Amino acid sequence: MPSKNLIDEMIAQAKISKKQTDKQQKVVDAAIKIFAEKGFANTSTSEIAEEAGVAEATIFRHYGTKDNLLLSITLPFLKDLIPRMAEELFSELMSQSPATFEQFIRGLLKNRIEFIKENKEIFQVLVKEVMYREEFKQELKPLVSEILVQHFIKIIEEFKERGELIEKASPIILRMFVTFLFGYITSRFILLTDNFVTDEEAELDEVIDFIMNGLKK
Amino acid sequence: MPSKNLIDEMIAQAKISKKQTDKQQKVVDAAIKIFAEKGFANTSTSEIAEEAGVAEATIFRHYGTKDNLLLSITLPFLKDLIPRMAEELFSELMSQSPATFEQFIRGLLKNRIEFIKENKEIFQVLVKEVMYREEFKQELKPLVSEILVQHFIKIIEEFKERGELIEKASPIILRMFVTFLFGYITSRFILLTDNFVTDEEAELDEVIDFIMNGLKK
Amino acid sequence: MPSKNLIDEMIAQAKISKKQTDKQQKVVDAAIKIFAEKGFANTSTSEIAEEAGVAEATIFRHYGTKDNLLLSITLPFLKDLIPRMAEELFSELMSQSPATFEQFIRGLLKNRIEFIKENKEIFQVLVKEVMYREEFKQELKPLVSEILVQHFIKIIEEFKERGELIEKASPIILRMFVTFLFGYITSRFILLTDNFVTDEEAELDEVIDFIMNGLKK
Amino acid sequence: MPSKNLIDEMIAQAKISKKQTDKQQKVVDAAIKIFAEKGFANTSTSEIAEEAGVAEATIFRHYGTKDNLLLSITLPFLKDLIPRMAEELFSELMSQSPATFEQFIRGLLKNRIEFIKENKEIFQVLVKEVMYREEFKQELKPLVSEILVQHFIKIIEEFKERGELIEKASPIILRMFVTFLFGYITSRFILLTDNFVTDEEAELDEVIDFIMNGLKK
DNA sequence: AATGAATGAGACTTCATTCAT
DNA sequence: CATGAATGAAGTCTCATTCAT
Repeated sequence: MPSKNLIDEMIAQAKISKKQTDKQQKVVDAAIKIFAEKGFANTSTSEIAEEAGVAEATIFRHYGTKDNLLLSITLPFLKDLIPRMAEELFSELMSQSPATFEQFIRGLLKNRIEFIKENKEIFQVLVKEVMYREEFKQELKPLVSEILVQHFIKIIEEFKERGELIEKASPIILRMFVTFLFGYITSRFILLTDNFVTDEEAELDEVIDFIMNGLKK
Repeated sequence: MPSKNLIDEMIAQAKISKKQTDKQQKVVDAAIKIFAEKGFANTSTSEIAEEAGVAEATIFRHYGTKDNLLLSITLPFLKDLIPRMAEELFSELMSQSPATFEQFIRGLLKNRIEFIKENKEIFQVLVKEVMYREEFKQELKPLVSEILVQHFIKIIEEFKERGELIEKASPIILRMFVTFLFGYITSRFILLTDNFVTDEEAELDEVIDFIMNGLKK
Repeated sequence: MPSKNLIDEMIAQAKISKKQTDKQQKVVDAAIKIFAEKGFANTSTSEIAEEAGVAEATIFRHYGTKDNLLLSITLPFLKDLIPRMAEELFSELMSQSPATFEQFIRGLLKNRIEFIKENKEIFQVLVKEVMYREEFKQELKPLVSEILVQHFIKIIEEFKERGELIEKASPIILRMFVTFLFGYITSRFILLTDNFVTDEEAELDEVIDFIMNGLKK
Repeated sequence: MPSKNLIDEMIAQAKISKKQTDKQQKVVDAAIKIFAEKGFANTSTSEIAEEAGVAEATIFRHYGTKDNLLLSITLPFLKDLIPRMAEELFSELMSQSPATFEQFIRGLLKNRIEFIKENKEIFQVLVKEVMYREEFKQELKPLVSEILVQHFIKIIEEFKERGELIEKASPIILRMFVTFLFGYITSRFILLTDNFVTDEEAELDEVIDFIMNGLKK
């Protein structure tokens, strides 16, 4: 299962298209780190420059504006890498033809949690900025509706046919599922910075059990 | 079930203790509105002053610093009103001795969703700033652990004894429940500003069904 | 020898002319204290109000402007009390018909040092502000030239006639004398706040000896 | 006898250590000029910027705070240049092995008065701020006690041995001498801005005569 | 490509002063 | 007389951005 670090991918991609320089890379690293920690608006370009060991002017030489630096960091993520990886992920997950919906979720979660762990910082930047920037929401919408919804609905339908899932409208099933996932991920990776989960496998069991069976005896 | 608007409560309380002036109230109103919309860091005091129809100096006369304005808006909320209302809520919910856990959740959700709807803006300010301010996290911790956890565990235990809930460690049950609720509320009131829920009762049924029975057939 | 505290005099005088109120007095006291300590420009009216236990507006009710408060404190001092006391002093000193110039200086110094000690704060305010305010210099000039010079020259001439003083132009004698006195007083009461002089009489002996005989063997 | 202008020295020194820019120099010049005239607290940074022909932000780029600008102007003076020049001065004065104490004083005064004349403004800034800033007093103390006292006591002792000075405790001799000098310099260069001394040599004669012989016939 | 210097715009904040009560 | 509230003007300082080298 490919869970390459997104920043590595970005570097790779950038190297092809734009010949990212050494200093440029340092700027991006520094920016992600500080944006994740303190948020975009609370971070000054001079701070980024210092953390990167670079002159402030260098940032503007490459990115023009501070806003554009943020977009240069986040947009490829949203527009390019996430969709591509989503495609890969789903085709991979389904090509293994998981026997049960539970197995499918387990594969999905394992993969995604690993992925988020590795890209925790850029992920934090994204989540935080989505709250303030209408543009990000707009960018996110098609991503969610086209990739996520599209694929998931198909999968849900398949498992419904197999008789594994309740007989409800697929969008409702999807929404409950996604809502829980969203709550799980944000509370774990955005709100609670300290890693409180020790046994990842046991945790996964509990999560899956809740999603599948709820809380009733 | 009392779901008084918090800002009204704040005004009431302030009138007793500190004789809030007319202009002061306008400042608070304007600040909440703009902070909620654009976030604390992206809002200038001159903007608040203009929106409030007040001189910028007036803000500082009453609140000293911009930071203190934020705290004056949010801290009473966290320290005072939320705990008090939580107490009221739980005692009320349990005094009605709900027949089933489902009934209990339904009462809780109805009450809280109404409450959040009415205080949407200040709620948004809180959630957004919790992400950036360690102080807020610190303020929130006892609130969550002492009020929420304490009460919930008791209730969960009671319904476990009645045989309505699965035989799992109560903290795990609580965590799954809260995680979903958190995801539900943030996605509904922070992320998606547009009200997409039309039939609140039907929505509630789906949510409860998911929490109780999960997705398995 | 009358060495009444100047502020007492001011109060007395004010009570006659302007019916100084209780609060007004508190303002003046506070202002003198803080001006002496931190200087006029570094003191805010709110600070004075707080120290005086009075509303800021009260200051302006009585003094109109901050500048005027300073002048109300200092000008009577310069225009009224100092001249009057100088007159008294000189007539008193000479009426005792001191046998020698040394005795005269001793009387003068004893009297003045006591006076300054008692009015240290207002004295500090004056000295500090003379540096920044041309108006004060202008106010001081006639005081110095008319009162001080006038009297002193007469006295110097008298003692020259008695053969006690060197045969130099009186203005030169005066200038040397005053220069030393000025240096002595400022260094003792403005620059070095901590009272380092323990034996006032012995100190006086040294000072007089220097003025009279210099440093040569 | 080297009586180089201190500001020139500062520039020279700065050029070696910190590459002072053209604009930076203009800021310093303007600041010294206005601080000397109106005092630190009565001078705004915008005023300095205008006088220097520089954007206000430029001041802060180089000096961070207004306070730091003052310190950057004055501290090198106190910590560095004055001590060094004092050393030079004393070694020079004594290497010429002045025949008499009078000759020594004459050399000293000539040198110092020239020095102060050339650095009148920065000198005024220093004297004015010493009154308000405890830090400055603290900075000045070792300067005075280690350089001035140390050297002077030695010299006084030497001339006492030669039988030229009265048989008094050297610290007392020193204090009288310094007190007069302090009075002389402050009254001449701080209080009375208009140059009233026309014949510098004749003036010097009078001063020395007073110090040596006092006022007695 | 990289940077040190410079800056306009605007941020937060202070302050002396006015006014209605 | 006294004051709490309010404010215009100005102050210090920050920041994203430009430019010459």
